[in-house]
Amino acid sequence: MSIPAKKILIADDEPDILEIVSYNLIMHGYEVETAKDGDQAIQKARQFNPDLIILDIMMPKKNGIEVCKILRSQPEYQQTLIVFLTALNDEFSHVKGLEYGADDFISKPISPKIMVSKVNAFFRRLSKPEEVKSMEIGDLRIEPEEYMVYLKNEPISLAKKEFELLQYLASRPGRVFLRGEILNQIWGSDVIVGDRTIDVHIRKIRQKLGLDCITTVKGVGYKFEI
Amino acid sequence: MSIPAKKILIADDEPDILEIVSYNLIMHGYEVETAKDGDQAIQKARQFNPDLIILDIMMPKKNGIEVCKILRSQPEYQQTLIVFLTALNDEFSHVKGLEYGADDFISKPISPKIMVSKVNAFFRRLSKPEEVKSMEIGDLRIEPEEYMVYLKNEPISLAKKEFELLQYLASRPGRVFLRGEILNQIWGSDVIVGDRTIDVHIRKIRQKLGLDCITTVKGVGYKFEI
DNA sequence: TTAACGCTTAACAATTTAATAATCCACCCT
DNA sequence: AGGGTGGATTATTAAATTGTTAAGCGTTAA
Repeated sequence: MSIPAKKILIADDEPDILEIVSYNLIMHGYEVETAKDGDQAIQKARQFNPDLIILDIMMPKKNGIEVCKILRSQPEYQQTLIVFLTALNDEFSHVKGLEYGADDFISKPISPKIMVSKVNAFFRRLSKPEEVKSMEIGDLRIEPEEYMVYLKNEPISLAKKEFELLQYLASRPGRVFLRGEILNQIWGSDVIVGDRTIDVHIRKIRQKLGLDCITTVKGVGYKFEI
Repeated sequence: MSIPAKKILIADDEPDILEIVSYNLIMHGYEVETAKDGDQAIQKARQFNPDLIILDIMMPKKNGIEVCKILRSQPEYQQTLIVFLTALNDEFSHVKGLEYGADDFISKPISPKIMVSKVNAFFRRLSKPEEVKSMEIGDLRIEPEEYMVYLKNEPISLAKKEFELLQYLASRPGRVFLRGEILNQIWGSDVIVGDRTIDVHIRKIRQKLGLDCITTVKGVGYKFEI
């Protein structure tokens, strides 16, 4: 394997959690450093140069948000992924975190398995700049940067969810996407919406495009094809 | 093939909670067993073989962590999802739970709605993308990803059951599949349908393909061959 | 603040698929 | 040839899934 291991810095004041989580991340091929308070987090970030920083909100010395604020103010950390560990429903931290440039949040309590799968997801997301590539299938052109679709060069504007759904389906023409896959991808695994929601968005897309490019596979899902 | 309902075992010493939660889970299509203490949880786990076990921490006989420890020590429960019900901010239980292999935690008090959405999320996260490989037998190509069949490159769309049946038979050309095997595989062992049902689907496949590729072996079953 | 928009849901219609029942046919047997 | 057996076919009914419309609600824009 020639790809260098991703480096993760994780800061939390609870030693047991640090140990369990870092153990699991290491087992999955990541390089991990730990910090037990805010000051240490900043110091280790500088010497370790991580790809991802996981910060607990509540920490001695400096809390996670302060750490984030300090790091983000420096150019070399503009691109670094920073995610927070927050208590469930801690609205205040979410708001503050976003304000200072958090990339995501992980709710406590957190299991190692979920942590690993989230971390995998972050890096997957990062390493896929293809999501912002424009696509062209037949008369249809999808421009992620504009959130716009062109049919025979006529612009058609879709709402956010509509656009994402179309883009997702069109990412692999011909292949059937299961309803569950769609929910996972477009709505996320922790949001619960009914099945009709997908239908309605599909309908809106069909309607706006006026083009029969989404096929229903009953009992399975939907697929895009020209 | 219809997916068998996921089985959930929930253990809590509070009868009201058991009832409300299990009611809601059942309403969402899960199969639920309940236990009111640690010993019963272990016993029911053995006879019920659940996909997910929800354990309250505080229970008579054996507490949730002990139950988890005992189950995890046996190979057949290595893969089972185990989550704990914990009081908010119960760090000690979290750490202990993680140590003994908990997959996640749900904080009390819990609303049925959140419980259901969490449970959905668990299973979604678990469900791995099924391995699908396309097959090609003579002029016939079966594309599981598209839920499509091509005959001399002409696309033919089959209904869900038809497709699954054809795919199953074609998975081993020449071999005879007994009616019982087919029922088990395509319909599942818990669904009861008559023998004629298979005939009818076979007929539909023959009809749509217009190709004599399914041979009847009287008194035995069917086989696929070109 | 109002207006517009996007997302979700509910209710019901429409469609597709699955299952059953009834009938027909081919084959085997004595 | 006649009866029995298992399978094929067709028509019919039932069930499941999706499509459609409209309404509610929260958010954003004007």
